Amino acid sequence: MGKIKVADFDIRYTVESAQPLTFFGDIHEEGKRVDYVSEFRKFEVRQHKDSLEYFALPKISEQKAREEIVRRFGLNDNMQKIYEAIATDQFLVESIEKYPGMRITRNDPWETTVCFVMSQFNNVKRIRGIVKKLIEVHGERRSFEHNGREIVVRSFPTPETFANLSVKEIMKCGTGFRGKYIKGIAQQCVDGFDLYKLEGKKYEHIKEELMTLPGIGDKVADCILLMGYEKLEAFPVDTWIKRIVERVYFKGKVQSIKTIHKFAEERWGKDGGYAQQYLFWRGRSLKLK
DNA sequence: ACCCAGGCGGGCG
DNA sequence: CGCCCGCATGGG
Repeated sequence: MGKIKVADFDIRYTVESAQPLTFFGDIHEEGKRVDYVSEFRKFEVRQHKDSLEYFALPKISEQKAREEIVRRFGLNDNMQKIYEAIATDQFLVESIEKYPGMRITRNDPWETTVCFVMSQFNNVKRIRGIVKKLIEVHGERRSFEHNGREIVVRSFPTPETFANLSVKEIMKCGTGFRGKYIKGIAQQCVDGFDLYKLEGKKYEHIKEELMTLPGIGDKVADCILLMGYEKLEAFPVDTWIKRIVERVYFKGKVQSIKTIHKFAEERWGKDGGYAQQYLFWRGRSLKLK
């Protein structure tokens, strides 16, 4: 067990904000605790006001566990600076006031890819159900003992697993038409497309590569860049963001996706990802349509 | 019973 | 290009 002091962090807003941890983590205690599996290890993270308590099973060194938590939850992000940069107007000031401490999480590129391919033309609740079922049915099961109790973990299914399944088999987990995309992407990963080789490359390059994969367009690519490749400048433009930006910054006039990307880049630059996240949740809570 | 959900691919003009 | 349509599925 370890403990970390935190400021400008809210685990609930973070894990409930439709990031990969929302889709495959187990959220407990009204959002104050999240359990998730990474590399066959179960991590349990709980927030008490200004500190974070965490466990890793099977155990790893205190330092390793701490590094995982700090990285995963974006605890090194300087929120005061980021807030200063993205609070360009009243709407964003209110967004930040409403969801203080919401962070961008850092996730595995492959897992992030599957999660956001599942997100297209879908809703959060169902995405969650689908991803959890994929893990439950196709993840590798491992168990170990802790204090005389058996702990079971399941890995996120690998590209190899999906490549060896038929689309029909994948669709049994409720993926719908997205099943063929997962199969296609998995097949390409097995055939040499290396998602991990893209880590550390430039935003534009990664985006171009991701968009060659089936089922990954402009919006999904940006989500993967933001949460799977730590590209905090990524600004995913979905129907909500499009509406919100048009409404708040273009007097309600319809704009192209391209114009919206350009606007976001000029206004928020390298902090676009955080701006997007706050715009999105504020817009949704206001049901801005 | 509808209607919609953090899009994408394909076909058309 | 830009526009429009269909798409699997389950919850409201």
